[in-house]
Amino acid sequence: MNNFDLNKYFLEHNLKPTPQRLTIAEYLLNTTSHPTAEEIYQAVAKKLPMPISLATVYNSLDILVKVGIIKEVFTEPNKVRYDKNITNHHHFVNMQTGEIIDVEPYELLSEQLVENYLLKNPKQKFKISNYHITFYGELVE
Amino acid sequence: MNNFDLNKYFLEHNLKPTPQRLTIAEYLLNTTSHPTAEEIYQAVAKKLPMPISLATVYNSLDILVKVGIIKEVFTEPNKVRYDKNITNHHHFVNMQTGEIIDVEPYELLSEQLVENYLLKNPKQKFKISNYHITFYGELVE
DNA sequence: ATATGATTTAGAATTATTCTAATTATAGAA
DNA sequence: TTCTATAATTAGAATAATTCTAAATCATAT
Repeated sequence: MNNFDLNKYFLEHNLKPTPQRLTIAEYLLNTTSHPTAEEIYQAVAKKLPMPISLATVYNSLDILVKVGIIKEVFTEPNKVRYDKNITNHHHFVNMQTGEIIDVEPYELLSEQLVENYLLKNPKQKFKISNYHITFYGELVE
Repeated sequence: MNNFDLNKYFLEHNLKPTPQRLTIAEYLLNTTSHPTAEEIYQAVAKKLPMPISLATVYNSLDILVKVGIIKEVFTEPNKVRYDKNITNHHHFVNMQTGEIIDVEPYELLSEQLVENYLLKNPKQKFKISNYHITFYGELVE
């Protein structure tokens, strides 16, 4: 998704495409990492001609999550990370570096998985709307 | 696991079985909920004859996690919860109430799941040591 | 030009957690 | 037992991430 699309996307979702919001969204859409609000603040502050405040970063991120252009990721204690990948997917956490890598979902398995949990827990009937897998491990060459 | 076992367990793991630690561990082992440190602090303060400080709760929880008698759960932003269930298992988050319910693992599926991710991501070779699934949804009767 | 409402801002407040340095408790040696 | 070394606990300060507040600024429609 490039800058032009972004502008359009904002308007379609009744969000004012302010420089701050656009720059934050653009930054997220152009990284494969999963930055924290603080990291986004640092990066975006360098790009913008005007100063930006942390509060704006938090506000903007909340809005972008709400309209569904980004997602929050919880893999560590007391740290929220943001993810441009809004497709249904999962995460691998490299326990040596802390790096978080997107992993593709496997739809066939998804169905089995959800059905299995429904069967396995007959006392409580879950209506599962989505799920997220966090894998922990290390990378080997 | 009852109180007597707990005492023994502590000694076996070279942990002094202090009243604070025992009460914290006992509280966790007797709940099916997934309390925060603050909730544990409140509950344990009522049970103990002497005062207890929050720092002790945090210290004790860290130690209990380290020796493997409890686990940390990250399902919400900026909140760590603790779980007595140290068997490999997953969580269902009731999106209406915030309640967290343990769900059993399904070992056959586990193998498939891990293998699938290895296949699906050929560029980076993961060595997966464990994984955790968070289901989101609601309970229906 | 101007009013209205939305957005952004700096900084204060809040929440969860960790740190610090002093005090207290515990287990083993005398 | 009493003593001693070490470990555990404490209150409160410090820190980190986030949210709140109220004022200032901006964009847009009149």
